[in-house]
Amino acid sequence: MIVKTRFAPSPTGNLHIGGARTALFNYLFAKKNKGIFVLRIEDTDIERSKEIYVEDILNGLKWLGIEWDEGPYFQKERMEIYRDYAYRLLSNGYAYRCYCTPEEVEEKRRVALKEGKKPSYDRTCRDRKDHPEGRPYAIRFKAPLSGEVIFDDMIRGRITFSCDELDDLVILRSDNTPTYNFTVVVDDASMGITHIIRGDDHINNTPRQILIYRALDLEIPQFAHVPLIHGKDRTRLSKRHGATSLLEYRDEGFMPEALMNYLARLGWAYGDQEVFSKEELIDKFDLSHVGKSPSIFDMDKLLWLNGHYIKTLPEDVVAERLKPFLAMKGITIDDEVERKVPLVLKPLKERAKTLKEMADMALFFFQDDFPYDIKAKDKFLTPGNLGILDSFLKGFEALTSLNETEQKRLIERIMGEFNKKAVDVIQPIRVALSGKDISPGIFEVITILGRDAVIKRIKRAIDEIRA
RNA sequence: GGUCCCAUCGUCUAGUGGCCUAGGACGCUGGCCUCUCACGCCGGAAACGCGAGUUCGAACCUCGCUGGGACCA
Repeated sequence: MIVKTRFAPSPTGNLHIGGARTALFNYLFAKKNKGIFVLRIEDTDIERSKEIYVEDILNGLKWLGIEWDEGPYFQKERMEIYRDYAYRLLSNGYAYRCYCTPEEVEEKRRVALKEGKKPSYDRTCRDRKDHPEGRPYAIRFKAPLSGEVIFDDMIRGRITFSCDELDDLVILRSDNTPTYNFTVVVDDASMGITHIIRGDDHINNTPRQILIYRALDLEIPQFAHVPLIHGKDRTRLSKRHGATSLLEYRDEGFMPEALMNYLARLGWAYGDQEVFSKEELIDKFDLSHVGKSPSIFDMDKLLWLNGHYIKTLPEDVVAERLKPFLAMKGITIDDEVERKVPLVLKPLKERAKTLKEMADMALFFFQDDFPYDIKAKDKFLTPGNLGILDSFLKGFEALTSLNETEQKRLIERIMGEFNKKAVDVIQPIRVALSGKDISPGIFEVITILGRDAVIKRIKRAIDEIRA
């Protein structure tokens, strides 16, 4: 049997972290088992479904590195299939026409609730024999009146539901539109899905769906309910917890490798291992090591992983991804910038946790007229340091070579001249060259900037002090 | 409120009756390295929700309680 999994989001919102992880687990499980991963868009809710969300979901998955083998299928295009199946159930006696109006149903619900009973549909039309002409009707599923539905969840183990908790749910509304629990079953069955890996918010739907599988005489797939991802307040992740779309992480300078790695390890573990490539995940992923309790999204750990990937991914890959962020900061990507980016990357990849942050740190390499950090300027670009800068400028202009040994010799000479420690000499120079009191090593900075820029910036700093 | 699910450091987790005086990672923290900041390295604090039971022995099995979550209303 060939394994087939699916990710079936509703385009009523962006692809968020939780959805992305569900998609990832389905993808990994399929790939691990040499199976097929299907993408299906559940857009039957025409009111709330939006094309921009479809785009967001597709682009989010692509960016993360999840490719689907089939689809995307759209439920909107499959309406006829659902109606066929609904009438099939009607004709074989597993469903019935319900003529109760929504108002009547609502009223019954209210009464039941008031009497302290369960607010489920009272099955008025279940055994109705007449078929009033011209009156609209919904089609309801005829749920068993007694017994239990039992299934073995691949993550939770055996789960049991008593049938008297299940009412006769509508499968086709009076306006001829199918309902969620019905379309899912029809789609999963007709697409040959063998393993349904989804959020555990669907556990309660599972017994109803199993009953429909049975009524339709379809093979019941394996279920695996993954715990949800919670925010810091331990409730279901939603808009108020920050990023609503996976693509926002891309725009904040996260690497897809980091996000995939993080998402996989959130709720799943493989011994003590923390870092996984996509290939490794496919090789090692398994449902039996997925935890049962909800996990909380931890930005700090994501940042750490992102920093790790910035450090370890091939430099040309990181450089390529950094450029858009530089452009966003107003840097024109010309030949000079192209040449410098790989040089700049070396010292910065040890320091930056995101590409956005790296672009910020890289900015001064590309512009001579950067603004000074106020605190750094007040502290180091002082009249007292004028001598140091002046001496450095003179010495630097006289250098015949820019190699590090020469630079060191110069700094040491100035240290002797003013009887200062290295830090006291270097900090003013650092601020003069970068505008900040924090930067990569001063010799790296000087080497990357080159002779002209260094001279220009030292002169500018001297002018700044004198002004 | 009903149903279902869950429960190890702040967080992600390892752990499936003796290997656990509970391991790793992020974060926090002390130190080393050092021209600043990082990186890296060495160290530290930090958890089995509670109560019964089963057992020679329980983080691991059973029950209850408590707490949390999801769904439905």
